[in-house]
Amino acid sequence: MRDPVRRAMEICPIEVGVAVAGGDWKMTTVSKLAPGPLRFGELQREVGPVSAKTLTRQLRALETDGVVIRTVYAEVPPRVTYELTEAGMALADIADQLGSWGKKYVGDPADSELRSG
Amino acid sequence: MRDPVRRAMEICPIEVGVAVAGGDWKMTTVSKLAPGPLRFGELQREVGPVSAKTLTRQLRALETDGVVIRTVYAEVPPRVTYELTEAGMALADIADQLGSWGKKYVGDPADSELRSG
DNA sequence: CTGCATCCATTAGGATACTG
DNA sequence: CAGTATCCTAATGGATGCAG
Repeated sequence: MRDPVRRAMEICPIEVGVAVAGGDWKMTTVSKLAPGPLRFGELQREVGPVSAKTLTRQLRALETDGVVIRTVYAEVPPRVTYELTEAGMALADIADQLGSWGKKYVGDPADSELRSG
Repeated sequence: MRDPVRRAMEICPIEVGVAVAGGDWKMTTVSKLAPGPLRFGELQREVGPVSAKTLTRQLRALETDGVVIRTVYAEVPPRVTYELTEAGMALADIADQLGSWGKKYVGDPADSELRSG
């Protein structure tokens, strides 16, 4: 388990979630993996303008935290797939709800009123 | 609207949510405000070991993004309260779900199995 | 009480070039 | 194809001290 997560455990469950799923691209990554396993390259294209380095690091963190499973196939050319654990699927639900919230936040015509009170 | 949010709008709704609600303490802050308005000091005690500076900045960002409303009372000693907008209340629901996820993530005895697949 | 100013250490994340 | 190595900048968040 990563240190930020361990520290968050001392504080509150919400911060645990933030420690695991916070940071750019993680929530989107988990959401994109919800329908099924994807290869690294596919995932990178789906997620958006994320650098390979950053996506790799986020995936490694998610793997360490038990959210995704990384599978390496001994083939040429190399193939690596990522899929969600059960915890990851539960997180994907929340990611999608955050997406719904974001969609409404951006697009709702009543937004100005919504945001001012 | 803050730049990170504007940038996220070009990408995907989930990243909009992350841009608005990501970062330490923001989700917890929103959750603590769900029952009703709180003063700055009350909020700081409720949220946890967050510095005044950081909490202030997060609250300003949340205010700019239309998630909380900041009210200053012309009194001595000064009194400032924070309360959620409608968008903030919707976000609080998601924060609580993330908290439930984190609680299960931390406490579920089947965690090791859950996290390994 | 609220919260700004300043300084500081750590981290996040992108760009580029390179490897098995 | 799926990364890793290196360098870089900007942002994050805490500590302390001061102010209205």
